[in-house]
Amino acid sequence: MGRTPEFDREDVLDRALLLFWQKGFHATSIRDLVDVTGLGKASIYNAFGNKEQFFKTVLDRYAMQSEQAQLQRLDAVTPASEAIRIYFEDLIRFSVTIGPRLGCLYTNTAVELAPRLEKMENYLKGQFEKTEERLATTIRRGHDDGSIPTSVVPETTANILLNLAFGIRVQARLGSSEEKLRGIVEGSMAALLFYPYRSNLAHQSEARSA
Amino acid sequence: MGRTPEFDREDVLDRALLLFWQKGFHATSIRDLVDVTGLGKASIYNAFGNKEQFFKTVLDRYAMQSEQAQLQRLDAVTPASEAIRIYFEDLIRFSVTIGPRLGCLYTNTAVELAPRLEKMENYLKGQFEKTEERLATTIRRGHDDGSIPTSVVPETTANILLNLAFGIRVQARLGSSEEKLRGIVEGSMAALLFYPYRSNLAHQSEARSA
DNA sequence: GTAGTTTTGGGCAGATTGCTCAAAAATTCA
DNA sequence: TGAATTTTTGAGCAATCTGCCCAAAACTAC
Repeated sequence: MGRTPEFDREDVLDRALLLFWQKGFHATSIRDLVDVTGLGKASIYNAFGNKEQFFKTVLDRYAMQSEQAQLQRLDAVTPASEAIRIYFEDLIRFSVTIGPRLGCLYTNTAVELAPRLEKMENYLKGQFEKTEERLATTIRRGHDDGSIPTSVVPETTANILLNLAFGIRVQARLGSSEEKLRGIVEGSMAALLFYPYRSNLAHQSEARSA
Repeated sequence: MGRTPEFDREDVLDRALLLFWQKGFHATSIRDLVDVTGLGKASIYNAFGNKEQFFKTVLDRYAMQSEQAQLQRLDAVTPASEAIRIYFEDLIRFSVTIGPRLGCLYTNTAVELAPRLEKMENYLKGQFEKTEERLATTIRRGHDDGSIPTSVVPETTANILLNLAFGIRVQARLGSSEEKLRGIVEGSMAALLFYPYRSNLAHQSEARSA
C-alpha cells in the first residue's frame, strides 16, 4: 500500500539515461535531472538514492537496452562472420543514430571516471571482458561453420576487435559520420578476418589466392 | 618590471597538467589546483585566467610535449613503416608509462566534453585530423621507399590507424598493460600494413606468397 | 630612496552542489 | 471512517564551487 508514484519509473530512467549519456556524470547535476525527469529533488532521492546510486541504476538500464541485446544477437546470427559484422553494425547504429555525439555510455563513463574505476569495476571492466570473450567464442564458431579461416587466432583477434570497438565509440562521441565509421569497421574486419577481400587494398591486387 | 613570480611557470603547468590528465576537467577544482601547484587562488587567476583558460593553456603544453613530438618523429624515421610502428610505441609509452590510467589527455577531454566540443574544436578535432593526415602522408612515403605495399590505400588505412590509436588510448585509460597494448598494435599493423606477416594468423599458414 | 608595477595571501560574494527533513497528499487495508 | 504506509512537496541545510577584490609585500626602473 501507500501512495502511488506519479511517475513512470522506466520513462524517468530513460530520460536520466539520455542526459547522463550526453553530459557525463560530473557535468550532470541533480538540478538537471529534476528538470529533465519532471519530478522533485526529494522524490529522486527517495526513489533512487543518491546521485551515484542513481547513475548505477541508469547504467543497468543502459546495459539492458544496449550491450546485452547486442551480445545476444552475436549468438543468434549465422554464419559467425556475419554475426560479428552485425555486432559492429548495431554498435554504430546505437552510438550514432539515437542522438548526436553520444558514443557509448560505458566507454564515456570509463574514460571520465577512470581514477575511481575501482568502485565501478563490476559494471564496466567486467562488461568489456565479457564482450571480448563473446567475440572470441564467435570466432571459434566461425572456425566450425567455415566462415572464418582457422588461421585467425580467436583470443588475439577478439582483443583487436574490442579495441576496434573502443575506437568506433570514441569517434562516434566526437561526431564522426555513420559512413566513416562503417568504412573503418569494414576495412578492419576485412584485414583481420577475411583474408582475400580487403577493402583497404587497392582493387588492382584482387587477383590473389585465398 | 614588477614583482618576480615565485613559481616556475613550466613546473606549475606540468603539475596542473598531470592533475587534469588524471581527474578530467570537471572533477578538478580550483582548490585542487591550488593544492597541487602550491600557489594561491589569486595567483592562478592572475597568471592563467579562469579555469577554462587555464585548462586550454594546459592543453597547449600537453600538445607541445606529446602529440607534436610524436608527429615530428613520424617524419624523421626511415623507413616509413618503422615510423608508424614507432609512433604507436611512443603512443603506448606516453599513455601508460608516465602514470597509471592516464591515457591521452586529448582523447579523455574530447570524450568528457563532447557536448560542448564546438568551443574546443580548434584544439581537439584539428589535432586528430592532423594526425590522420600525417599518417596518410607517411603511408605514401612507405609506397616510395618500398616499406609499405602500394596496394595499401593511404586515406582509408590512415583512418583505420587513427581509430586504432583511439582504442589504444582508451584501453590505456582503463589500465590495460603495456604488453597487451603492444600486442594489439602489432596484430593490427601486421594485418593492415604488412601483408605476409600477420601475428593474428596461426603460424601454420606462414607459407604464403608475398 | 621613490615611484610604478606585479605577485601574493586572505577573504568575500554569489551561485551551485548534493542532500535532508517535516509536513501534506494520496493510496490501501481494516 | 480511520490507521498505516508511501510519495510528493517545498523549504532549507551545510559544504563547496568559481571568480574576484583589496591591501600588503616584493621587485624593477628611475
